[in-house]
Amino acid sequence: MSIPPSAALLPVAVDIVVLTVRDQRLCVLLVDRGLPPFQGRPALPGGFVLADESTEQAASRELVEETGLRPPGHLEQLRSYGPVGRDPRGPTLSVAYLLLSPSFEVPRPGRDALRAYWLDLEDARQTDLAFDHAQILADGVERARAKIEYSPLATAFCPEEFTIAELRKVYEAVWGVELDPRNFHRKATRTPRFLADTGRVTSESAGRPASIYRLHPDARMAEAVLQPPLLRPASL
Amino acid sequence: MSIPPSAALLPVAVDIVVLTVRDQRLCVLLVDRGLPPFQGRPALPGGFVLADESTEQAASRELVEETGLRPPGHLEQLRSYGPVGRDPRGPTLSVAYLLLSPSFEVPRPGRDALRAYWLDLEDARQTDLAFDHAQILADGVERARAKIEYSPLATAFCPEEFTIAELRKVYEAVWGVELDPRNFHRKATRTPRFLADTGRVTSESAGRPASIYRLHPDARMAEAVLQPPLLRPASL
DNA sequence: GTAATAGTGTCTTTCAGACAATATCGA
DNA sequence: TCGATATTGTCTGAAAGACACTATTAC
Repeated sequence: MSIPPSAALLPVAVDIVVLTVRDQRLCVLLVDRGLPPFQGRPALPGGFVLADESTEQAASRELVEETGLRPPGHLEQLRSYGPVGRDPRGPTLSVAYLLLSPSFEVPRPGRDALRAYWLDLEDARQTDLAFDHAQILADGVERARAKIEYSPLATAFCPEEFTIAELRKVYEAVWGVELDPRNFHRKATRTPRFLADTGRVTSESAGRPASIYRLHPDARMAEAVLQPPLLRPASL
Repeated sequence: MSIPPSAALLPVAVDIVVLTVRDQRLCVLLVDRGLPPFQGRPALPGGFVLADESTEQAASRELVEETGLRPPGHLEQLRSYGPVGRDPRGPTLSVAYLLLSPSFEVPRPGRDALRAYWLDLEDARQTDLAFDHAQILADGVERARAKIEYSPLATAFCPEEFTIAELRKVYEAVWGVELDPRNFHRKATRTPRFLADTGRVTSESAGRPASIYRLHPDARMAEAVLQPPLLRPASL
């Protein structure tokens, strides 16, 4: 009972698509590579899985090592890429993860990374990313766009407590659309098991104070619970 | 420029969830394993990726070798599993694929497989599958259930040409519900770019002959195009 | 008071679901 | 003719989108 010798032994990498919303724009966490291949080129944070390590552990470890960010949100596997033709060093399988994060944290470059920074998604799409990271990024963004429709995952971009307007701006940034504040308010607050009203209100706002909400205690981040969902406008 | 020596070198497996609809029931393709580990136990078809081979190629190859079925439908990656704690031989990463197939083909066991057979999903869920294949199967079924809502993928279970009633029975089998034939007919035929009427009708039916449809030429199997989608009843 | 933002109500259209009614076959 | 299945139509309720309107703050 052993693994057949014909089986290929492959290095396994993890790459993490970390998204956040800053200044009402969707941004991705990138690093400039300190080592070849693609030295100096921007890339998704990531690295190789070590012996006796899970891919989730590798993703968390690499994220801390390269960017100083400790995954605060929900880490979700996207899919795997490769192993053929994606790394000039030879066949490598990459397992990609998606992390949606509030934007408190300022990345600081660590080991193997010259720089670590948030980049506007529009700019990132113009950038020539290392490896097949442009494809991985596109898949991650599409997953995030689809998932906030029918899961409470949009709250992962917000701090613990937030207003309906803040939540709406998350949806607007991720989908790249403008939403009617009045209709959004109705849908968000009337969707069962999505939001919980703290009973408190904001103070520093320009107009009428907004009620402060948090994620409903019955909402489980990962699963699909929004019924009815908050659907993207058909224009997308 | 070389892969760091600390990187683990892992055997990479592929496992394929092949689903079909037989006798109005959702069935999965299983093999009884001819070799340890889990010798004699039912499992998803699959095997190890060889050198210089893509995981898609490995999936197709293993499917033919173990079951004699040549993928006719749409092969789609589910996600990866492992590498920790899923194979008694040691760390192994598995990339799982989903294939939706019409049920023409009769599997015949080949290399490493004692038997290859379609098993009713309900029975498969009672079965003690090898490795983590119960989880992979559950994920594959859930992906199929979700995907036929907003993609034309349900037609992958049908022959080239089919009637609305046949398509409805696919939805009923995959979702495990009964659908109103009249409402389903209206939704299926009025969804743009989903079905194309061949202009011909069935002859051997019991009642009024049914129009024969095929997938609309503009429909791309993989992408989400059904607008509006064919939603699952809320009871699910 | 005005400007600004929060939140509610109302109307129209679309669509899902229930189900009546009609159409077209075999026997 | 009847039984069976296909297909169309009609009604009702839910919800989305547009948007008038009210509420509550800072100034």
